[in-house]
Amino acid sequence: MFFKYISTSWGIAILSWRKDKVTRFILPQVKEEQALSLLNHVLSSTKEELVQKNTSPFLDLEWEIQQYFKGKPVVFSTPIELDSLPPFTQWVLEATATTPWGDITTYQEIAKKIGKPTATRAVGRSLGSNPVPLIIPCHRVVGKKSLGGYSLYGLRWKLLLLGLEKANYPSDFNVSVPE
DNA sequence: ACTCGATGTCTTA
DNA sequence: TAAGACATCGAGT
Repeated sequence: MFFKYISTSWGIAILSWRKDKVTRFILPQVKEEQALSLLNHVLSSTKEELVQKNTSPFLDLEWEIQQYFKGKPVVFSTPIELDSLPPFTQWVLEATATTPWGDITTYQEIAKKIGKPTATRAVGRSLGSNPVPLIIPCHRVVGKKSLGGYSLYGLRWKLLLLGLEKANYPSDFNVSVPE
């Protein structure tokens, strides 16, 4: 698997890929080492070799990511490698990908959309394993009466991304972030 | 405002 | 294959 650092106005992100498909994305960090250690963390169960490159086959996507962090409404169109994920997770992520910039949806709505209306909790669980945060906008999925979660990066990140998109959620939301 | 049961899927052993 | 985890929800108190 290959990876490349991407500098954005928010910090240094990482894009990784295999063959010609994107496999992972790491949200921007202050230092390269921090981003790399996050990548290693999410890959901890795999033994695949990791090779750094200076260029990627995804120029459009790199540009879109940089635009995103400048606050531009970006539509990501690059295909993502989801084949290795469990089917349910694929359905959840595909449904989530259709949520437009600046909009929000709920765990329940995603559950309905994939034909499993009572599987709302399972939806949250699957979103937690999204390999490409931002590109598949899992931060736009919230609970019915609360923000929900943002497992690896924490709720602060979810709020930052929603804030950047000027998304408005109901004012009675509990948006307090635990430290 | 808080607890608790039902819920579907995934991971690990 | 069984147990435990989980980014939910709604009803009951």
